[in-house]
Amino acid sequence: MNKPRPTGTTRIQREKREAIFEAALDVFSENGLRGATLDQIAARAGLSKPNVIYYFQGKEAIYTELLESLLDIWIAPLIELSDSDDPVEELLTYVRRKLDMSRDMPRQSRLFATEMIQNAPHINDVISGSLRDLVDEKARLIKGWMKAGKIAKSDPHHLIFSIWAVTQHYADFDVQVRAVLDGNDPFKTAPDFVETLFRRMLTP
Amino acid sequence: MNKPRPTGTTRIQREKREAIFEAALDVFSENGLRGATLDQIAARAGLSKPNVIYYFQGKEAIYTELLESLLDIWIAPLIELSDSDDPVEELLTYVRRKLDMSRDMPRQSRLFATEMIQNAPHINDVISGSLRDLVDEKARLIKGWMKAGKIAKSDPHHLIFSIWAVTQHYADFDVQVRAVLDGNDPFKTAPDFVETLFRRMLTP
DNA sequence: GCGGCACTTGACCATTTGGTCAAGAATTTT
DNA sequence: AAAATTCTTGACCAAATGGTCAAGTGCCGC
Repeated sequence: MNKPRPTGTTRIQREKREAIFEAALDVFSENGLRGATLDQIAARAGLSKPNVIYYFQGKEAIYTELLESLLDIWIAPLIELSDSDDPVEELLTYVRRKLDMSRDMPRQSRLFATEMIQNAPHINDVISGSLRDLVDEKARLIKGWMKAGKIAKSDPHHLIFSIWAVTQHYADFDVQVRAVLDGNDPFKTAPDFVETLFRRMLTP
Repeated sequence: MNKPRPTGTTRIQREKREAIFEAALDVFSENGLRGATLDQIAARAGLSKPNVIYYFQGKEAIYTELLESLLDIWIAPLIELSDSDDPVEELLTYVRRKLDMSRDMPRQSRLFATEMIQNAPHINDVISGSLRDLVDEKARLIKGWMKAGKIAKSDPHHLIFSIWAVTQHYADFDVQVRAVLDGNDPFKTAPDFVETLFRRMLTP
């Protein structure tokens, strides 16, 4: 076998692997792992099928590496949620950032959504490991704000779920949203609504 | 060709088609149309592959007929949303019903979610046709309540989206929700939270 | 500018998959 | 109970698909 060693990463390797990731994000986010084919990925990346296999172990390897490389970016906004004098604004900033991500990274949102719907077999350990720890930590932070009377009381975990749900809905269900809104850009009116929703929920 | 005529539907035809639908709901909701195989469906239905093809034109036909047969049930709660002396309670009843559906029909929720993520190629006409009309009608109803000062003002379309998002999240992202909640049953605590969220949003 | 190494791919292969078909097994009709 | 019809499936097929491999092509340091 003639695989590139992990040590010496050449320019071409970086470029081609990036092109494959980009193409794979397109294809996997639309069809899931099983529904996607190497030919599709190769075609969109502008490479031959054997060439794709030259850079990755196989289809599944592309998928798992892609998922992992996107995870950090995906949960970054939650990591940045931190203590603040104005918890309502701190949380609303998180909400806004998540909504921005739905607008700017819909493929990533759909990729994770598909993985979740299929019971997250490839990131199960992350979800019930570091992600759960992260959410627990932030839930404690939020709980503290509630006990200090700085925001209205509710279940912090479900609060986080609802933020995820509402914001990601605009990426994952984009077709439906646009069809119902009859061509009006959802992201013109969504920020106001979402801010109102969570401001009313959070203001003590 | 030897297909059953649409006229005389026999007992066996009803039973077997039902078994195939049931199996297909399992398989399609987990893998989407492309990711599912006839063998999987046949196996779960306890039939041979040719026997499955005997009752349906093919894989795609099972999928589209299944989608269509579920659409009515899926939007029924929204249809039932109607004028009321207490619009807040009327809307909260809708929210509760949607949450119940996520608990009791997660496969249907995931099936539609997967179809949406993949740009809804099979129900595009419905979404931008009768569904849009239905949502528009209900949005006008809600708008009326707002103008009458019976509920707080906001964008009715986005209000409906947020109800869909929050409630369906518990079906579509079930693994994640359960992982984060560390085994605690989401549907024990979700109803309270969701009711609080939308009560605060709606109460004038 | 040349030797070695990284990169590329046409041809090929095994498996999976959607679907067919003819012949036989059940069931219903008469 | 015989005839007619519906139902069932083992064997099969063509296309799609994940992946291999040997033979090249081209890039890069010397």
